[in-house]
Amino acid sequence: MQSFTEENYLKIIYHLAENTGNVQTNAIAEQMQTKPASVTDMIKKLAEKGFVDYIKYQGVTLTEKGRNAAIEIVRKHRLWEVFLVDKLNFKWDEVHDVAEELEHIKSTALIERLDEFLGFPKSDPHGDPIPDKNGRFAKTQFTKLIDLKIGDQGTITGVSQHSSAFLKHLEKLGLTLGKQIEINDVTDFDGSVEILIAGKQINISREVAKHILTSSNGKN
Amino acid sequence: MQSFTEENYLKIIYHLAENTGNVQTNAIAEQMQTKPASVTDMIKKLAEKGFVDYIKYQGVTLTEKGRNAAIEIVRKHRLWEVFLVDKLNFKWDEVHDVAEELEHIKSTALIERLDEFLGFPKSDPHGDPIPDKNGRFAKTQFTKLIDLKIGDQGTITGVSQHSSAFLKHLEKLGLTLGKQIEINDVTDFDGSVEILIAGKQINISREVAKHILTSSNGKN
DNA sequence: AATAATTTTTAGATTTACCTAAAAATATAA
DNA sequence: TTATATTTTTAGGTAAATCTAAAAATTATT
Repeated sequence: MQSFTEENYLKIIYHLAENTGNVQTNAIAEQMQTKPASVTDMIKKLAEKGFVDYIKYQGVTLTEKGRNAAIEIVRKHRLWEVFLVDKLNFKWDEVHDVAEELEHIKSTALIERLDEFLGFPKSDPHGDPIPDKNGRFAKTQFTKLIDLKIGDQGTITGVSQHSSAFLKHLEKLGLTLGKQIEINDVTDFDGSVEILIAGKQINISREVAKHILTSSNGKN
Repeated sequence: MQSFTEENYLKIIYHLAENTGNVQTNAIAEQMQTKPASVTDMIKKLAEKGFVDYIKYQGVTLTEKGRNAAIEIVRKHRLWEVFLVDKLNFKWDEVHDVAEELEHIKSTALIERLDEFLGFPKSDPHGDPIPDKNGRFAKTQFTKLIDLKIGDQGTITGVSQHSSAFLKHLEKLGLTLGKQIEINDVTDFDGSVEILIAGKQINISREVAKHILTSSNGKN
């Protein structure tokens, strides 16, 4: 199969392609914490192996084969996160780095049995959907908290940032998955948002609001 | 810390040193499925890093630091094997290769919580002792089945060979951990052993008998 | 003890993933 | 539309772990 490094490239290209279409060399370099020249080398290799389509100076897109490989890695990553939180009592801000390693263990039997052991979970501790063994998963519908209007209600269903610092901050504010919130006000001065959560009113920065995903129930 | 490959060298040197004292280049090469020249290179590196004592042409021994590192890897390997068998319903002949990968995941928190989740097991599915988090474990007392005398009774407590083929064979013969056996006869012709197990008499080859470990209760 | 056989090491290459520095292509601005 | 800035690629090189072939040291044999 693919090497550890190739797998990381595929995963990162996959995530970058979720947002933009064509994925650029510099964007990959930044995510991989490496230099653009190294990315060019690796892209050529991945293209030769049929994982990506590549036109010089135009960036890359995943092939069917590349996307399948990437989704398999995402599936492993998210299942291991569930294991760490549900079975080993890790907090949601502690699992990312360990899952980054576990996702590269190569055994189909292992991941299928892990899936079963966990009860075939549909989403991970951050609310991200877990692909099934055929790579299928529901495209999650969400509205960023920052895009809700005054008076809107919603439930927190995910986050778009997995850093420990961010997640710990949310935890402290009580902004965890499943919580009901309502938008009370948006501050003109700094764009911060006043929300009502568990009967209490709190203020969150625009930066935080951008990375909280909700399923909005629409107007109050 | 150490690389994946360095860890494998340390583990193999540790296991080879259990039997013999000084570990030889060729022996390591065979276990690592590599060439002696490559082993010499790696040994020099491990010596520089303080994991082994090395005198040219004389083989290597682990330093305190090297032994501790090796024991930590063995601990991880055996805990993961318990996880695979106890929680994911793997058979004892299916776990070795996956555990070879899992043992290299670098997270102290992970392994400590896994240990707790499994109930601090003292031995793995093959009967090998699991070092605790301080690297301590009871030196197991055992007698090889081949060394038992006619009339001796014993309990199967381990195996000294982890290949899937060997373990499947034992499974088929009913020779699993915890089973009581008694030596009925030893065949002059080929050294095969007649044993009584679960009321039935079976014949096992000398080669099989060499790799079954027992706690003998002495004479009948 | 000299010769033969074995084991181990050295020397010089190879591969993978990375690097820096400079050149080439593309995009942006005057 | 030429000049400037940005992005991407090429060229040449490095470190880790491996290799083959040949040399050196050790061990075994006669």
